[in-house]
Amino acid sequence: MFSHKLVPNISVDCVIFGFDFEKLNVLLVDRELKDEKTGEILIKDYTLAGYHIYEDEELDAAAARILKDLTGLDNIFLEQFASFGQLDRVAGEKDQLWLKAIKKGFSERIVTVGYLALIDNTKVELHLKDRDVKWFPVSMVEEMDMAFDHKAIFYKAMEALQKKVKVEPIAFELLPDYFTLSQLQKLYEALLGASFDKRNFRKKVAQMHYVIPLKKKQKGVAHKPAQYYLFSREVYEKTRKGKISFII
Amino acid sequence: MFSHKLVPNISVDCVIFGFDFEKLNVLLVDRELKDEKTGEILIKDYTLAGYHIYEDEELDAAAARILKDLTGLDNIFLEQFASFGQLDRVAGEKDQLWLKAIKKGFSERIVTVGYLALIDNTKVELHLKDRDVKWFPVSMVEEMDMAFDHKAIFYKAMEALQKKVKVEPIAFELLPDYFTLSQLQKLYEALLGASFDKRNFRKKVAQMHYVIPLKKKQKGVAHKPAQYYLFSREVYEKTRKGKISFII
DNA sequence: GCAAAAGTGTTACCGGTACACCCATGC
DNA sequence: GCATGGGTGTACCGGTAACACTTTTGC
Repeated sequence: MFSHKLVPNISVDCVIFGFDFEKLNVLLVDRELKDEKTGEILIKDYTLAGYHIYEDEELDAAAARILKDLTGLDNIFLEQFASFGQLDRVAGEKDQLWLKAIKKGFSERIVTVGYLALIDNTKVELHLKDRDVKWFPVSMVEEMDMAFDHKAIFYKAMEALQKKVKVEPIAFELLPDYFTLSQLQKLYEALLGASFDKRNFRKKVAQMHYVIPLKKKQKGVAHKPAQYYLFSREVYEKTRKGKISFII
Repeated sequence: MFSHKLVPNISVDCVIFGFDFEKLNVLLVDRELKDEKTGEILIKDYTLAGYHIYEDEELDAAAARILKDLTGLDNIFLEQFASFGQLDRVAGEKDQLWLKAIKKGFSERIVTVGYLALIDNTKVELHLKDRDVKWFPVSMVEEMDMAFDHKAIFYKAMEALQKKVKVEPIAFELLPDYFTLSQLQKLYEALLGASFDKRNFRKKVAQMHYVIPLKKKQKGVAHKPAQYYLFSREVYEKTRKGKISFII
């Protein structure tokens, strides 16, 4: 399908978010380099999920490919949020060592297109075992050692996500098809780093006619079982408010 | 300063907006190609302001350079809004002809980073004379013939601008340092394609403590002279509302 | 029966919206 | 003095914010 000739100076990087009903997580890939002879560990840190694009591959397709490779998942929310081309983004000592070691002949000036991916955590757990890829709470990223400018890319992604979630119904991408209102509330709280009043939150949701209650209820929980809800994109598109205003 | 070696497959394109107190305009560059012998016009259309980046040039710097070349202006609001890498974005018949004619050896797969530029129209008029560059009302773009995927880029820029203006005080970038409230209102109306009630608009602005009335008044107008106002970014940064909420 | 989370209503306040007339200036 | 846009106040409504108790289930 692809030419399998990589573009040496253009890549995509995916910042993949997941929600475990408690906190927001990000999927990171181990990067490890050992000395060929001594076995000494030269590099041990984390990277975002990313790779160069193929010559005859669309940007979006490249991001989807990377996501599929890593998680086995298709049809994921995936959206460009920014591009990064700082001259020194690949200039770190470790990063230079790495680029030399992998011997792919990549350029020293690589522009990368950042993608935001939102995935339903419950769907992906199985696929990850034994891969050098793991979920980390977003709060932990600060103290982690990361490759290239991936920490900066991550922060930009967080920012973009927080902006977007206030204004578009993308939070649902992080939840399973059926979810409870408490889960939805916890998700918004995790995303925005705020906390909301339960009753007011529910009143607000009640006005979103595209969040639809189901007959189904929770089972096997040691408390009053919660009602399940469903997000209908179709209803959303039809009823989205055309309100034109500004809040600055 | 620069290596003057261009990166053959990475460019930036600036969508430059201006406001003439009546409507929103965009700055476009003439593209014309004549047959060397017959003088026949082979291509005649418009492009965004864009060019390839230099090998040792930051993306932001490249955008600023292009803007400076075209308008003579420095210190302009300039922000990335999206990147474009469709395989066929340079594949049009005219575009291929053009690329061949200019003989720069650019790649057939060019990824371009789109920048939004907002400029104060009153400052730029002088610099443009006799250049192959002109303001066009944004409403006119639809029916114009544009190079590459520049029409699509323009629409994305419009979208990004409209989203951003609702939520950040960037409209002021399109106005002179001193402006009247009617000018500000006209601008918001032009940007959002809506119309607002004058009194309500003014009440809203009155709550923005970073829009500060000056002693100065209009002069020489055939009606009650308007008060001038000033946008203070400093006050904005200090008083920006930390309100955490969402409207979807 | 107790622990744990689900679910529910009222009041007070504030911001948004709708709406019409007088004012200062140039010509 | 007239044409032109500048500038102002009030009443109603709807949305947001604050707040506490009852319900259903598993163990």
